[in-house]
Amino acid sequence: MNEAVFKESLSELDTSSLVDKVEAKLVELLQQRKLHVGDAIPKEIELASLLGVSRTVIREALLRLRVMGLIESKKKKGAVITSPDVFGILSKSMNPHILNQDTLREMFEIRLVLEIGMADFIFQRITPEDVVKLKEIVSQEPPATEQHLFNIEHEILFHGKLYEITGNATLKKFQGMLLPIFDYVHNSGLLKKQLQPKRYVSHKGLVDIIENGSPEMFRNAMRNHLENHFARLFD
Amino acid sequence: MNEAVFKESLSELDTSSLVDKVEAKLVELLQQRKLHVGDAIPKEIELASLLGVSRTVIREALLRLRVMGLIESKKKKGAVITSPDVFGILSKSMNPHILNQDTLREMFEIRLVLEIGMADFIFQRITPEDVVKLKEIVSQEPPATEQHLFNIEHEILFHGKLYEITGNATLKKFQGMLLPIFDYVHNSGLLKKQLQPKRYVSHKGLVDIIENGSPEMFRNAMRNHLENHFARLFD
DNA sequence: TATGTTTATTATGTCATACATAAAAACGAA
DNA sequence: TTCGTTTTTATGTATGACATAATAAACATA
Repeated sequence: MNEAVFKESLSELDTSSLVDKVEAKLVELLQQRKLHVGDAIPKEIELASLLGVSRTVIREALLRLRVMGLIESKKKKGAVITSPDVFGILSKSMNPHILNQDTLREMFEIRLVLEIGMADFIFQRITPEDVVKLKEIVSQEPPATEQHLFNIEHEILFHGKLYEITGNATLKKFQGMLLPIFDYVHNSGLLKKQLQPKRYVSHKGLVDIIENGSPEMFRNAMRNHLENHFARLFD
Repeated sequence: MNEAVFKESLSELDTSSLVDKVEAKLVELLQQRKLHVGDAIPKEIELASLLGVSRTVIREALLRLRVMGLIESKKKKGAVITSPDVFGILSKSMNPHILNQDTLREMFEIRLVLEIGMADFIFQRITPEDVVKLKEIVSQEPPATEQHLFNIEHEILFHGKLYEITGNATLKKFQGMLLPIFDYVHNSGLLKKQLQPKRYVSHKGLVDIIENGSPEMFRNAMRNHLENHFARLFD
């Protein structure tokens, strides 16, 4: 039974599916820098005959790469390598209604971690223009009412600017991804209600520290600023 | 020309491809909580006839969901809803050889942000057993040599434990994803060489602070502990 | 020559069908 | 009942065909 033997020895290497192998092969090519951003990869049919599998398999492998953001395929031009937008990919599955509650809370927590931890990058890379912009944002802060302790849009504007100042585009994208989560968790009944919501260090206070203080001071101030959120997690 | 009119009015709704629509439809179902984790979704053929498209389209849509981590499909059991492992999805495309250098550096920076910012969660959730474990890890720290300022495995062990202590599984997964990046950036010529590498606050020092100090102290100590990395970024 | 329009080409997108494969379920014998 | 075998079933793979959209080529017109 030559055929049987052949199949057996083949399946030894072959725990994974055909598509897995093709995908791995293509990723391998990317990793070896044989292909660069903007390069076009062979047509589906060429790849199929090249790798000895059906076009179906090729298409599925390419699709995976596409979902992962490694390639983009245009109608006639074929597929081209793209530099993956690491977090852009995530935004699709980063839907509050899909994630489970534990994950949602954890994402909420990660936002707090980031804003406290990014102090050094703010101080290292802030420009005079940034300071001006921050002050402008603070000056336009709407007054807090009884119902709404703070205005969501304004919160996003201020804190988003801080992320921007870090000069870390990936971090900024990450924040953009966390925004809907944060909003959802904040408004849903997922966390305990805060007993007596209070404002601690204000946005203006944070800006003052950025101007005259140190990363250490900023971390502590930001921790204080976020106290309401921490309280809802810890109390 | 009834047919032409029909096609035209159809294409008004139809800027996206068939697969796009099916994908959106399925995601919508997930979001509406019509489907829950563990639920099985209809078979491919059923979906095909249900939505009036070919099995090919259904398969591609399902594949997208699978790559996004929203479903898992078993051989006979069909596909079942899974709570997406948010960062697990990323790990594939999170390959140092694929990402561009700016992104790599930014991921490197995010790790620093996280470890400084997570102090409060460590202090809030640490257990006596964690302290014992930390001390055990520190006690087994290999001595620093001339060539290697620190042992990578041991670094991962210690810092990984810290992530674990935060009780934030998502954060821990995130770290796992950052590890290869960090290693790569650290060893490649991407960053400046540090002129005179020095050890500042040691692992033991961090543990002491965890036992007797405060989150504020820990943040500053961790910032100091990571000084070598910061120096390579900022100097 | 330059420019706008039509036609042909090409590679991906979609469909249909058939078969392979693996896992579950049904079945049967001890 | 329990173990091993067969059947069923849904996904995985292969193949061939046509649709569609973007490009390129050809053409016509000023």
